[in-house]
Amino acid sequence: MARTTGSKGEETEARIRSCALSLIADHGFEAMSMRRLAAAVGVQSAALYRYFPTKQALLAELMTSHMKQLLAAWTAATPDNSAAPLARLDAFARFHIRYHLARPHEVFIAYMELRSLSPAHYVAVGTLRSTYEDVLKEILIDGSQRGDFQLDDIHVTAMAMLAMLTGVTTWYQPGGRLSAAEVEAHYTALVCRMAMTDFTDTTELPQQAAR
Amino acid sequence: MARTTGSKGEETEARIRSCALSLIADHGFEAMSMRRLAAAVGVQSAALYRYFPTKQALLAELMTSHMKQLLAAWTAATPDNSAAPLARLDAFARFHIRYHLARPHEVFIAYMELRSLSPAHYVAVGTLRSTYEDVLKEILIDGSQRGDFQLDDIHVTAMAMLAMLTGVTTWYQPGGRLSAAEVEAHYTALVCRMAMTDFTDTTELPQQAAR
Amino acid sequence: MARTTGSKGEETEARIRSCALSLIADHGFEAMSMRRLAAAVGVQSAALYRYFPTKQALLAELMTSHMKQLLAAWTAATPDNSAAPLARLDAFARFHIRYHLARPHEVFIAYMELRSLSPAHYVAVGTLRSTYEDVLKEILIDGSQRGDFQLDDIHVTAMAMLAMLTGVTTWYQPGGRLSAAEVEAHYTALVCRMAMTDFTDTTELPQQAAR
Amino acid sequence: MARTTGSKGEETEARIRSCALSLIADHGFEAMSMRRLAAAVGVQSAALYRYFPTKQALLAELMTSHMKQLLAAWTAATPDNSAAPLARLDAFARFHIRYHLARPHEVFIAYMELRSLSPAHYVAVGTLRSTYEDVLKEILIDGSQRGDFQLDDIHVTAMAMLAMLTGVTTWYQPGGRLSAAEVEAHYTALVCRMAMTDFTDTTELPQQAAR
DNA sequence: AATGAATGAGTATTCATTCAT
DNA sequence: CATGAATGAATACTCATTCAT
Repeated sequence: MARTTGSKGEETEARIRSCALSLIADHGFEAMSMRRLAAAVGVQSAALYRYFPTKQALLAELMTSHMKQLLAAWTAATPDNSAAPLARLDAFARFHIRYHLARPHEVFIAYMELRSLSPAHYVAVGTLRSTYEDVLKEILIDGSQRGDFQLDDIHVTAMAMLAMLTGVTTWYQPGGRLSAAEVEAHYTALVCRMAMTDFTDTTELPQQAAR
Repeated sequence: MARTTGSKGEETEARIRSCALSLIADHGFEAMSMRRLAAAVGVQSAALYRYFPTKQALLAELMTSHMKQLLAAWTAATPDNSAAPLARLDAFARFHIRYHLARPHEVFIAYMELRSLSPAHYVAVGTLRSTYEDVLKEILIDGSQRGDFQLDDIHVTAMAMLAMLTGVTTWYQPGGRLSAAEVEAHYTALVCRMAMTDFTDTTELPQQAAR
Repeated sequence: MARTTGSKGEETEARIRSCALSLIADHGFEAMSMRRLAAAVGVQSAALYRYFPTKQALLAELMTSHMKQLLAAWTAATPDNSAAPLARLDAFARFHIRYHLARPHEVFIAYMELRSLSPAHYVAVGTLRSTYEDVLKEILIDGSQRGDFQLDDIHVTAMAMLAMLTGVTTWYQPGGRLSAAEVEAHYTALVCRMAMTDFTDTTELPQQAAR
Repeated sequence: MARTTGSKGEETEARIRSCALSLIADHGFEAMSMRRLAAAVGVQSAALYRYFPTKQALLAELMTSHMKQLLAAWTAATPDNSAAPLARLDAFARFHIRYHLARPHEVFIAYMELRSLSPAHYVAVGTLRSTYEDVLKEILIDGSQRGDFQLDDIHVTAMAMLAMLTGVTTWYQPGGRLSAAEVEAHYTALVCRMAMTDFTDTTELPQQAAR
């Protein structure tokens, strides 16, 4: 009977990844020490270096693999690029909310620890991020061109939508007043409103100084 | 009259505050060392401790004083609570965007470093934050009651709006394609759309799993 | 069998212990810095923390292990509890003097650094100390009951004897006028005199105020 | 009316001295910081330096003035150098115990902080100490020469007596089982026994190893 | 595949002391 | 007589990382 090659090592690496996600999400990347990570994994710190050459490489790997999985999940989940823009926007919003609420650690890290990346890794992750942002922007552009959406500025609208959707992780608690499905529905409705309405702000407010 | 009018000390404290804001915003609170802060101020690290007893106290002071100034600025800027809900919402959005874009460091820290606060300070800052969130919620409630707004859920809408508005700091760069005024106008319009539209999502999408 | 038999580590720990004893005895616990200890051991300060989690833990370990060894040495050295009280007192005095003169560092620390112990460790060491004091008190009680000794107060006598015997370490220098054996004989004689004599102070001095 | 010159300063100096005695006795000289001392006195640390040029000078002053006062108190208290040796020994023991129990802080410091003195101050205090030890030794020599005392070794006996008497401060608590007067009586009796008895240790114990 | 031992640079904080006022 | 501001060196302790085994 053949050996289940490397099974021990693979399991250790998986444990390192998941413990690192928890610890970074809870305390931040800088505040997570390799010692504490090793202790959480149940291993000596030296052992971590068999799997990730540096602490920075560990972070980069967690972030890039998260971004790649996010993109892959979107591709897998939504084959129909020819659907109506509103249906596509609705699908994107629902996907984003669900994916975020299901992986709070990865998502939180991907948004909060960009600053901890080395320049090279920052660029790599930034590229993947832009690719994901482009998914939304393409939907918005399509909708604008077809006349389904009425948008002042594609970039601003996309950034606003993403910040809004991602922000759900800062306050949502499972078991609270609202179910995940309800939250998803509310946010999706808001996103669609942002794209469709022909509302124009007609107020002529005196532009008071913010300070 | 042995006083030196303390002018030297006051100036030093002001420099500590502003350097700390920059460093924390750039590298995170945990990653900012008191040594580097002292170097930025142009002083020995020991001197910092004449002004703030601990690193944690420094963070707490920066965050609470920011929140208090934010609330005071809103109170000062917007006396008219009897205006129409839409006008009030418009004013709030413009205020929020302006205040944020003018103080990117304070704002970023106030949102990102909550986790670095000790429990006691966390509660104090959290209370101030809720007070600010309530400003928006009251506008939304008022608008809903008067029938000007059509909202699925006050809390969700408020959190979504705040995350969206605050998110501007993550991408806006002065001197870029858009002026601060343009960005303010775009975001304000989006906020108003979120509140007013009678749009309802009529798509009957198959609820695909996000994973 | 990836063990290096730990021989290196054991040796390092032993060196830490002995260097710490010297340094604490010479300069006091508070005045001994971990850096200087590391330098004496020939190691980086960080290495000390592989063996003792804190400076306080190091002190506690040195003191408790000393007290335990002292008790074990007494038990091993003096099996005969049924001997005559005077013989037992003589044996105790000789044992105490010898043990002290052979381990001046440990003994000095055990008596001088009680105040540097944390409350919990203080209690632990205090208990061991009482156990040792009880050894002497039992001899004195036995002698009193048999009528061999004439004592005003067991506790006072025991404390006086111990302070006297232990005090030898504050002035005795090997290679001086007296050999260790002579010192031992002198002190032992004094202790026996304190227990046996039927002398009573008959002076009727005017009790002059000490100040 | 003339100014009560320097009255403020004298009071401050007195407070510095007494606070320093407490703090050093409680935590040790090294562990007492000038900052804490200043706080206890109710003054800024810089003010301390108007009275004592360095921390070391403060310790030296406290210790030498204590030794000088001890010697002066003995001289004042005991004019009669022609009394019988036993009466003089009794007087010395009673004086020593009383003086110690009345000034636990000074006494404790004088014995415990010798090691914290700089070489020069160490010599100065050591000289004063020897002078005090000589008081006792002269009594013992006188008694030996007159045949009232039977002593194996003057130096050993004197050191043993002093360690024994001084040791009272390590366990005596006012308000405990024994009054200060009782403790004084017990210790004095023990000292006199040590000098007078013609007891000789006749035990022929096998000289067991202490370890 | 993992360990035990160690390093050298770093952490926040405290120290005794100085000095212009 | 005393202060407020500051220093430079030290404190105990932790860090990411290395390496022989």
